[in-house]
Amino acid sequence: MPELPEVETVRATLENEIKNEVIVGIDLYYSKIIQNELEWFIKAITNQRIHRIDRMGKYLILILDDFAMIIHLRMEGKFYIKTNEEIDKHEHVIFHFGSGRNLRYHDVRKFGTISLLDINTYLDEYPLIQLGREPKNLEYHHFFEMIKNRKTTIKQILLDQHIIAGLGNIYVDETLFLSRIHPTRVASSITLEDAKHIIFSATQVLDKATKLGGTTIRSYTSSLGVHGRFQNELNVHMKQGEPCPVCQTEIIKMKVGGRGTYVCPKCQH
DNA sequence: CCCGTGCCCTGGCGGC
DNA sequence: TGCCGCCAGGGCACGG
Repeated sequence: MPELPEVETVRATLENEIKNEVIVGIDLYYSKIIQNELEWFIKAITNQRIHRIDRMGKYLILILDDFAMIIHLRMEGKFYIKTNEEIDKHEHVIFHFGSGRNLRYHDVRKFGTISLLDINTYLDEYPLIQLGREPKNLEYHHFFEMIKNRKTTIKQILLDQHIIAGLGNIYVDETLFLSRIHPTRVASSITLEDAKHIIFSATQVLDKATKLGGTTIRSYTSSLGVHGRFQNELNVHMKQGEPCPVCQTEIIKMKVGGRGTYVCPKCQH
């Protein structure tokens, strides 16, 4: 599942590959991906130039002449750049460029979303308006204030993009391992010092994973042919039955808030 | 406001 | 071998 490091890797590659391309046409094979009214979307996007690719949390943002295209890859969304190759059954949206190349949105689960918003107001509209800050920009006192009365688990808090943006299932597990905090801890039991450790660890994990091009595992292979290397750095995620790298205790897998969760039962409290 | 549940989807896997 | 049923999971709608 693409989280902040994987989305950032896609952003950087797209910036390199499709900046200044002009969208001259679009083919829709599964139109539920598009959140706007379809006729309007097709008309609006035609002849728009791609000026820049931004990212906020797990959202990709294509900056066009008059619009911002907001893309969420959800579980398995990925992009490919092709020319005349056959259409794959999982390619749902194809943007044709003036150069003859095309950008293809590929998504086995069909969970991803694409929406087109006015370039002048997109930051003040759904979905970006309600997005929390990324760990590196989130002051830990502020984080502490947001969660100190919450009755849900710390894992669910860290997955909540309204509170903190960019973490998904993999990096939450890794963040909590580094913080030595158990994922089932009730948020209201997190101390100011714990909050400081969590924000620090989350920042470290995301920075390191981004430098390595993200994590490439079975459930999220790669986009644009880019393979990440952070899977070699994972401490607990997908490591059930293996020894904890700190204390050698066996890593266990459990369910927290319906999510598969990996934890060292000795290190994390 | 807060929290839990179900939904969207389909490839892959366990069970028989 | 083949089929069935279930699971994964980000984010939202909905109900209590």
